[in-house]
Amino acid sequence: STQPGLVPGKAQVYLCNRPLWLKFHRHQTEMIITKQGRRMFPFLSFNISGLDPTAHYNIFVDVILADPNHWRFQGGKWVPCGKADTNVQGNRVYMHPDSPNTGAHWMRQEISFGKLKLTNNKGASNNNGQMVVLQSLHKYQPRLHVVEVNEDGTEDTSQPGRVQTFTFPETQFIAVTAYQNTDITQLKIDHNPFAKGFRDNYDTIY
Amino acid sequence: STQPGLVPGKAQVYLCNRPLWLKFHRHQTEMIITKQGRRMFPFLSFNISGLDPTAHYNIFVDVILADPNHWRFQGGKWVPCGKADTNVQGNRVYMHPDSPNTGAHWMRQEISFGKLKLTNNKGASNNNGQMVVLQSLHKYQPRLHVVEVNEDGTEDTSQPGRVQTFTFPETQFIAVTAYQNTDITQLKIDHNPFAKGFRDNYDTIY
DNA sequence: GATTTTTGCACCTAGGTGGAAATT
DNA sequence: TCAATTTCCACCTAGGTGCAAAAA
Repeated sequence: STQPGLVPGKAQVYLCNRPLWLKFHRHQTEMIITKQGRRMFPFLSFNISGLDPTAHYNIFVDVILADPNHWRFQGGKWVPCGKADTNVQGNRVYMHPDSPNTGAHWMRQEISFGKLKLTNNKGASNNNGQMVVLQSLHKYQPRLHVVEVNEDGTEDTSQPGRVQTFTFPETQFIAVTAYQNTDITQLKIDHNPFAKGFRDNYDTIY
Repeated sequence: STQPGLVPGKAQVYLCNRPLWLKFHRHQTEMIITKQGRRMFPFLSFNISGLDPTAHYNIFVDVILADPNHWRFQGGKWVPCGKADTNVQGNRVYMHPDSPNTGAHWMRQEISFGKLKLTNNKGASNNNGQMVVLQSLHKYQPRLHVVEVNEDGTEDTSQPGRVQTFTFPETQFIAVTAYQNTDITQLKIDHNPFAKGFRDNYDTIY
């Protein structure tokens, strides 16, 4: 914790698959939302350093509105179209399943949110907190939160500086019920192993 | 916690799939062990009551030798055959992945050990504690342990009565690298969904 | 009519079965 | 030769994809 250049108590976070996120971001990332919940692809995954190895932390992701607009895909482009629906509804927080845990645990390996699911079903908030409820055709920004907690896992809000929030603009996305931009569809097919069956050259290379 | 007939501080544990365990037990249950690890079938699953909802507990299974014999299947029967190999080696404890957690959590739903794996690979002890290392042709007895812990998850051995152990004789089994008793094989095929392909009437009923 | 959402589907990934043959 | 173990396999379960048609 006394490495040169590091502020004590200040965590460093790196987005693991940033090059892939950037490929999508160039075309305006879209994420499918469904009633039963759909995983993100790419999914959020981080490396973290600068924690106190013996302290305890909760680590979670939330998803907030990235701008005040309702969006529509028209003429091959995303264009703002009226105000965002800001009626608050449903859970938008996903606690990492390893929480709470020690700084040593969180720094040992990649912190991956591959099982986080996005839904448009407002009644899905109770599903073990595995679902984040979003509205279609709105733009969202995921955030990572690192919260130092007491040894019993409870939060101590009286002490300042125990909550750190990290935002990666390249992870912004528009929630959709069906892909709009065919460039995005092709990137999903090319990189998501579960979509391998849709690759043009599938029979050529396997 | 003031239900009639219940001793305060004393947990009650029920084996969930006891009728199935008994079907196997009548024929002397066998469990396959492999290098990469094999799940148990049936697997251990419990309902628990009588915990303090707000106290914290670790819940884990261990597997101990059920008798001092080496066993062999001869003439259609299991017969003792020399002494058990008692050289201590490898991990025989499987902590439930939800540990540590509150009494309320443990009592809310079935506590299932479906992902516990059995292996004969002594070097497999380090695999995230997911593997229990056993010796082939020895008879074993799984046990359930409920340990009240401090709020930070550490054990307090100075206080008595914070460890409770439960043993269900119908869950005894002999570890094997290949099934010996065809009655056991047939019970596995009939009841394990992953073995459905081996059912005689598979094409008739699907 | 046009847009958005839902449903059923073929096609994958990922991994748990016992059988049979090969190995020890 | 015999007993025990390992390896490879076809066949499942379980569930994550985008597509196309249907529904809203």
